[in-house]
Amino acid sequence: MSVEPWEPPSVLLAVDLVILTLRSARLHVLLIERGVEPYRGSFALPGGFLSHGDEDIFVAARRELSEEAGLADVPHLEMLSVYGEPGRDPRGRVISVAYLAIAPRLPEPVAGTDAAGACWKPVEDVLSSGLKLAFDHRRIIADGVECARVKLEHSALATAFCADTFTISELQQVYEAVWGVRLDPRNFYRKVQNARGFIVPAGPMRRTENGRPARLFKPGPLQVLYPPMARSAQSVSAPPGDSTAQNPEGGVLS
Amino acid sequence: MSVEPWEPPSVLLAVDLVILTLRSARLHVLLIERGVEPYRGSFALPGGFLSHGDEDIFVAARRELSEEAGLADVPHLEMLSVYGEPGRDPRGRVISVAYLAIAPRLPEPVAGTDAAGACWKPVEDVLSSGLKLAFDHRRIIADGVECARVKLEHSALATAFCADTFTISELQQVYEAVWGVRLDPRNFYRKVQNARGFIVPAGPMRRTENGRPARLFKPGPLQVLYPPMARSAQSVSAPPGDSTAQNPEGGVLS
DNA sequence: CCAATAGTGTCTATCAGACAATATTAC
DNA sequence: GTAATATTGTCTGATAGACACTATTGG
Repeated sequence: MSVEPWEPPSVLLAVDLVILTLRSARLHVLLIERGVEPYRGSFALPGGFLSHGDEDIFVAARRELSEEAGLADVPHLEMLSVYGEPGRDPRGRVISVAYLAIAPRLPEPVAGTDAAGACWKPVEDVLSSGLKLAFDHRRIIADGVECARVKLEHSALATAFCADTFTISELQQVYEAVWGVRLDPRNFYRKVQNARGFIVPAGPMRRTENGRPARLFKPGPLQVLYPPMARSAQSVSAPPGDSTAQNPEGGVLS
Repeated sequence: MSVEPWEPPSVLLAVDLVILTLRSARLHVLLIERGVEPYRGSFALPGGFLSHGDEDIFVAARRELSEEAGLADVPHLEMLSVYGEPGRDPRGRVISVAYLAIAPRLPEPVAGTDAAGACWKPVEDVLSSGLKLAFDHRRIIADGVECARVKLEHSALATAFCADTFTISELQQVYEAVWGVRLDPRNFYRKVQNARGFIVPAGPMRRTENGRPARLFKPGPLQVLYPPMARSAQSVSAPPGDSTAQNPEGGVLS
């Protein structure tokens, strides 16, 4: 036993952002090409260290969202998990708090600001391909995507992917893209309508594109879907890169 | 703009444990009466700082589980969330990673080891009463309990509350205690049996207590319950202290 | 007219909850 | 026998998914 007063070790605290959006009916994540070591040339999640010792973590997440991604505001931002494995950052002991952000569809490729090399990448490509990713960011992205998939079932998160107003088929595209399945439009229509409070009509306006104009809706007050939107069924074409066991655990049966 | 090289701020990293178990058919959490400042005399979650700068967080959680709670092993230990609000610890900027642990029923009140003042407290009392809790630990406990409630629906977590083998009615008591509801034993019996792989028979043994002896079961390979155990129905007495929005977000309807 | 999408109605297998009935122990 | 719990069976209302059908636009 040492008699010297023991000092607890200190660590560096970082924030990383998994920002998801829909582009061309596919799920995308915002990545930044690193211009400095370590991992220069690799892609990484937007993020960084606390700006000062008193900065709140959530505030830091919003700051990075603005600085690195050029997004002043997003409809959804929540803590995802923490990554603190000792060897994950060659610069030292860095604990990273990951946040999941959802951006509405089709925000333009981001420009100006600090977000120079920022670009949207299809999640499918990022998770499956050999695209070089810095640190443990592939794992963080996988966790973020799985979190979004689960939350789509039980919460009104899907509306965060949509613009202020949206049609039911646009909402369906969110589910189809994030889950990687095809859903029956008629049953989907009935289901979201029966979850009263999930979406509410947004004015008598309609919109046109190809067929009969659709009613417009906006998010309602309902945040928790009960019963949930069942993700089980009609997988028309098994999408590649769907290996998303979020826990180090066993199989799914039924 | 300063030309001096900027140094990111460093923080102290702590681990806190929400250890839940069942005692007398009620949900309990393990608390420790603090003997030192700050918050001397208040109850707090077992936990502490990293022992050294290279310690893995999960390893630290297991170390604290052993040192402070006297539990060498638990059937379930997973990260819960992170708490890093600047003012949460008067000693400085402390980031705490909270873990949720589930202990099997009736581990004796813990003794020896470091776990001197450790004791099991009913969660209901802890969350509702004026029991003095250190730091933001009441909030952490509430988040942990809510996490357990949700996980009981969709995963095989309930078996972690039970001994190596258990009867179906013991498993039912877990659900009833954690959710604060009464369930129909006959429908519960059918439901867990139909979720094949959730629990499997453990030998032809039986056990006795009051009525007809019950079959013994042990946890099966199934980890994800689909369909989930619906928590909706027969709430006998609404359990207090259920305000657990871990993010600054909206309400629950339906 | 046709193509395409929006929206409604209907059928059926399945399931959750209510609850009767039977089985097996202790007393 | 009674009391108590375990286990099985049955009924009924609700629901998810399949899918026919109508509505409304553009061309």
